[in-house]
Amino acid sequence: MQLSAKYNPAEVEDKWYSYWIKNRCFHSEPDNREAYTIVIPPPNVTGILHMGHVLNNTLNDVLTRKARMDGKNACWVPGTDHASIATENKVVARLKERGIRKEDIGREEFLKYAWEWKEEHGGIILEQLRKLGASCDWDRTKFTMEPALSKAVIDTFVYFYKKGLIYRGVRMVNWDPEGLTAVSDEEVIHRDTKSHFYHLKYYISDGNGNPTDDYLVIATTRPETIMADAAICVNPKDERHFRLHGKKVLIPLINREIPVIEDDYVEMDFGTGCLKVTPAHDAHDYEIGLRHNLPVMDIIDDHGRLNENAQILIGEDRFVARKKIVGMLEEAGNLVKVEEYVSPVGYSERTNAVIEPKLSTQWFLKMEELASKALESVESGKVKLIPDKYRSTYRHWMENVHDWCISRQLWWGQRIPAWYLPDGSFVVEPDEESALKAAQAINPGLKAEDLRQDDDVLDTWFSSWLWPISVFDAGRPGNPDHKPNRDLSYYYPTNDLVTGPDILFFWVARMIMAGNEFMGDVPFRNVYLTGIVRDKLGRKMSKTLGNSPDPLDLIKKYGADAVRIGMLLCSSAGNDIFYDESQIEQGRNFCGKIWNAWRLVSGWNVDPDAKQDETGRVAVKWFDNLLSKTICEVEDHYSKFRISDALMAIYKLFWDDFCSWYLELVKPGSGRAIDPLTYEASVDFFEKLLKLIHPVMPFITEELWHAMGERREGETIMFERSPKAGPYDAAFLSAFDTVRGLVMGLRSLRQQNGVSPKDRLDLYLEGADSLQELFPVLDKLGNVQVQAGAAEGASASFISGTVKASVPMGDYVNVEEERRKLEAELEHQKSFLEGVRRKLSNEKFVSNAPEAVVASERKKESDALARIKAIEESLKSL
RNA sequence: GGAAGGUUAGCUCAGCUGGUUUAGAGCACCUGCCUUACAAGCAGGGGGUCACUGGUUCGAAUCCAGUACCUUCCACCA
Repeated sequence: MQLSAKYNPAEVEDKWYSYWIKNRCFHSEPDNREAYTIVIPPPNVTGILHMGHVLNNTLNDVLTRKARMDGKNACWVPGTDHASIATENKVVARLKERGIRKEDIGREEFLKYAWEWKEEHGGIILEQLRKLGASCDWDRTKFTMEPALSKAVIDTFVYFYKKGLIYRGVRMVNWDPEGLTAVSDEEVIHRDTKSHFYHLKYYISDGNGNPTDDYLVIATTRPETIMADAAICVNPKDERHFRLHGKKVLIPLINREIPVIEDDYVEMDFGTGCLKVTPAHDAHDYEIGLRHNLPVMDIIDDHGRLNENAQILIGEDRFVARKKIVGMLEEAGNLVKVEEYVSPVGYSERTNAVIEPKLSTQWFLKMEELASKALESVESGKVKLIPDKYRSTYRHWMENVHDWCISRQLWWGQRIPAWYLPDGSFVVEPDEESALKAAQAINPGLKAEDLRQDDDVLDTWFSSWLWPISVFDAGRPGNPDHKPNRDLSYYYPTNDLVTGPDILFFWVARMIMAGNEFMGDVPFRNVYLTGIVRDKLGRKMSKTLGNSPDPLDLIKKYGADAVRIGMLLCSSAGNDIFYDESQIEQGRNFCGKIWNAWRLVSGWNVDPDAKQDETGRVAVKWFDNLLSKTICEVEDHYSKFRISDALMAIYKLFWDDFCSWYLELVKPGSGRAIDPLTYEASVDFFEKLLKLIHPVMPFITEELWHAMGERREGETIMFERSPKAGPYDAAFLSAFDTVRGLVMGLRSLRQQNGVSPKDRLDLYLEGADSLQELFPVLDKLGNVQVQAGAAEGASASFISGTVKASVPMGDYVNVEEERRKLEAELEHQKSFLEGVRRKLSNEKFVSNAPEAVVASERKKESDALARIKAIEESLKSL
């Protein structure tokens, strides 16, 4: 088959992806082979592919394809995450464009829009993954909010509630008074904001609600909240305030009496050392309030206006109230001073309104027990983190875990299965029907319309933590008695998980918890944590910065294989990736190299009667050994998840060894034919190389594998076995390296002395008896006639390994420089030898160290000796 | 503020048990080549006192301590 002069990825990629789909090459069913399973970190259903996805999914695909070629039953389960916050935001924004507010249309109508959006946009990112070459089992595509998976989430909630791990509690939420909604911590942007620090006098009460002459001073940025104060707090060790202990003070303007309390939380050297405690409007104050049993008074309504609890300035906006109350305080003589002050203030990402901390009732899951088991899973090595530096981070988090707030004030998501009775009590049941029954058990007269379901939905992570279980058998989570179906028992636990370290806690840790709880086993064995993809300037790729290239454009421009290589080249585990388009260019160039190499080999004429010459025989022997050795290295890299090292080893084998040395050695001169033995060996090497490359570059390898020979419909390189390493002759390989060093030394000498590579030279070798077999290599690639003994007259000489070579070079040689170099090396060798000998004469070392280590030291000793001898002889002959 | 990690060539990174790596790779750079597979290429070359300071050792990029800077995660100071 004739190849086009240039590789055209676009054509090839579409062709083979359709071919793989048509032949259901990615599909997996349980059978009697060993399973290799990966579940995709489900991308947001509304998301579009960015460079982070490319990195992540390329790694997943490499691992999957490698396992498949190792003969395992590989199954990579794809799917998407409903991503409640992100998706709801998008739908809200879209409705806003049409002038619709979600509150106006109500929950049901809104959800219709949301599902519409999902149907329209939900498949995009999966479609994009296909362009990358992802070998996912698309028949198994799942969505975290599809009915079965949603039911699993609800069952899980009921399960934990009945187990006593889910409870209702009060928590500060970030309230957006403009959007009239609570927003998550991630949606709050902290910005340093100029404000004022108001120092206010609080007079000490005489005990009957009347002020005395004594007062204390507090510093606050929010004077409009003083009416909600529940106490003044000082540090118990603060001598300045000992006189206040047990006293009561009066809130300015409204003269309400509040106690002075003591708590370590107050820093003595910040502000005045007196803190006003306002439990309803500050998260820390709320905590202090709990510790000291303080009443909670809420004086700000949902729109950010003061309510009647405030007694004054009722109905005023919080910022207007702030201005007004400062005037009032000044007039009343309570304002001591005002300082300029810069402090971080939270703003809503959506509306840019200043966030108002607001108390609300939320649902929580107790984490202590789940976390300690999940910690044990990693500590014991049942789950390996790669790189393992994350173990300590993981431990720290698991040991300091707080209860998980699982309710979200949103509509897009699984609605909390709690139903409130008219009296305010509630029941938790998987559905409305059983909720009614449960409610009637409390109050037999109740009807369905008396019940009101909780308005909140569950945190998205509360569904994604079930992912490795629910994609196979959604009936299991929440129902430990449910017998796992065939898929779940075959594919669980999965093997590897590839994801970013930023969600180690949010997602990975929680999956381990769910796995332990519902399966009695961890969900995966290895967690490969990638780095974060950054641009050249080290900034995170983000949409707002606009510094993220569109991966699809890159695929169009360079081809999917090139993009995959580009990402892998610079991605050692756990290190951030500095994205640079030149790496993708490198990938594209590699495609070109592979393509052209096959163009060369496929263009050879074979002469059936030709005999293999010595050069061909030696070349084949060498590459066969090298291939085995490199396969061993590559396998070792894969086993340690050093994917970029594995790739680099393959890259160099193909480019530097196969193309630059092997093919150059065996290629017939122009107009000549090649012998059958060498030809067959070359084609065989090429096929093995393609198989080695396939996991990282699926498209071009499939194309060339088909170009190499007749294939039946449905045959694919991805079902071929990875090439296996045979035994290899290390001594022969090292001899070849010596010869290679000689050839390179020759080339260098020629270049420096202006001698053309075409001029044939005599090469004098000393100590080269063992290299005789490889002389044809020197002949062909060095263009020299090999002679024994020393060169006469002026010669340039050099050492490669223990072999000394010299070439007649006329007047060009700089003997002095040569001597200096050799003397320096001699000195180094001698001192090294001394050290090695000292070590070997140490009895403790010889008897305690492993045998292999001692052997390698002995080899070092003999090598150094030989080298010293060679150098000394060179020096003599100079 | 708490925790973890990092600092090696212009850039991105290897360097696993301290020594044959008197510091390696890829890219970029310089020089010479359109040599019929490949200029997206070939051949050759230059470039680093391994952040800094001390310590352990015959020997340190590698182990220990301190300093500086950077990154991430957590908590964010009334």
